[in-house]
Amino acid sequence: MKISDIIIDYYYKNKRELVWRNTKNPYSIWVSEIMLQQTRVNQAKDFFNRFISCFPDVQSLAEADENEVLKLWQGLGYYSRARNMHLSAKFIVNELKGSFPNKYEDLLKLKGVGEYTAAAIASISFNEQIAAVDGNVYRVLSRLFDEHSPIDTAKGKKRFKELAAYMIEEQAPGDFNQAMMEFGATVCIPAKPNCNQCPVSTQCLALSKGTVLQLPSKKKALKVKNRYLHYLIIIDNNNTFLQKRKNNDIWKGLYEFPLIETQKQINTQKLISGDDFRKLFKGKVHIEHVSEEIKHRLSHQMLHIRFYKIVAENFFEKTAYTSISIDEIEKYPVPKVIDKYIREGVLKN
DNA sequence: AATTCGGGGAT
DNA sequence: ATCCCAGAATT
Repeated sequence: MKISDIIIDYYYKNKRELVWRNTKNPYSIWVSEIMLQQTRVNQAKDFFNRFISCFPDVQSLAEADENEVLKLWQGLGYYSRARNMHLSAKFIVNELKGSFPNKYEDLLKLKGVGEYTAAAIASISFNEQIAAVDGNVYRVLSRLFDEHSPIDTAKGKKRFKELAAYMIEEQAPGDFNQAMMEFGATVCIPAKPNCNQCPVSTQCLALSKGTVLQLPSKKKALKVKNRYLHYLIIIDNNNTFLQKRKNNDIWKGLYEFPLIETQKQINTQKLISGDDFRKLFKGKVHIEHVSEEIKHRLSHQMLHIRFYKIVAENFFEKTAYTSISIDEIEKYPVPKVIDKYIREGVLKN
């Protein structure tokens, strides 16, 4: 029996029940695949259900307001996924007259859809024979074939794409792709792989050579930068101030309180005597409360965040920010760390 | 080719 | 603490 047949067979017998596996509707598959980019199945589940019930088809998504879309994405991370999906939905409705792209090459043209996602949608929804190679598949293939090409280089990626194309099953490409990923997510996992219950362990070259835990191989390690964010929660009767993040930086499109960012750790005295702070206020400023420093870790950044609750009497640069009523803040998409802080009740007292 | 985009869970 | 996740876009 071929390895691919065994893995597909194992998939049919052991697969998890996931709602997006009950459909081949390309819109639903698209939403699920975008959400699952760099995101675990368990984290995406609830977001998928909420998103689909709010935007059941590509038309409803195309007609939505961007803030609405981002609000549904709030907490899931990588917000460009939501913005690009919104753009692509409008493209499909307005330029393609609502007909969803139905092959790999056309799916690739959608913003936010790369080689992996195009292959996943094409194979699952349209039965196209093309391998979807994600992080799970890199790991499975590298171990099965004891292939040490680094997965974070163009050459290595090409090598694994070849291996996957070699293995893919003609009759059920969507099932093959999902079977490989499911296998990588549940059996051939990074640490402590379940080689004892693996249905293809006897054919796994890495297992026989003892290299399982060294694979997949990677070239570079990521380094983390420190950033120091000071958020000013301005209390102006029942209002406060927000701004929308616009630069190509974290959280683009989301809202935040007026921000002062510093290069180093800095205490409150130093902050309020600095230029960035003083140009926002005139005269003496009363700070009601300063939060502890909150450490919020992203993939490439360690954020050190402090919130300052300030009564607005002397707040000067009001026009640079959006004034909103405190009650309506929950309508705005905000970063997880800000949402969490708000929920602790700072604005209510 | 290298960097950047979140957040959560496992180890 | 470190890794890595059904990756893609930008530089």
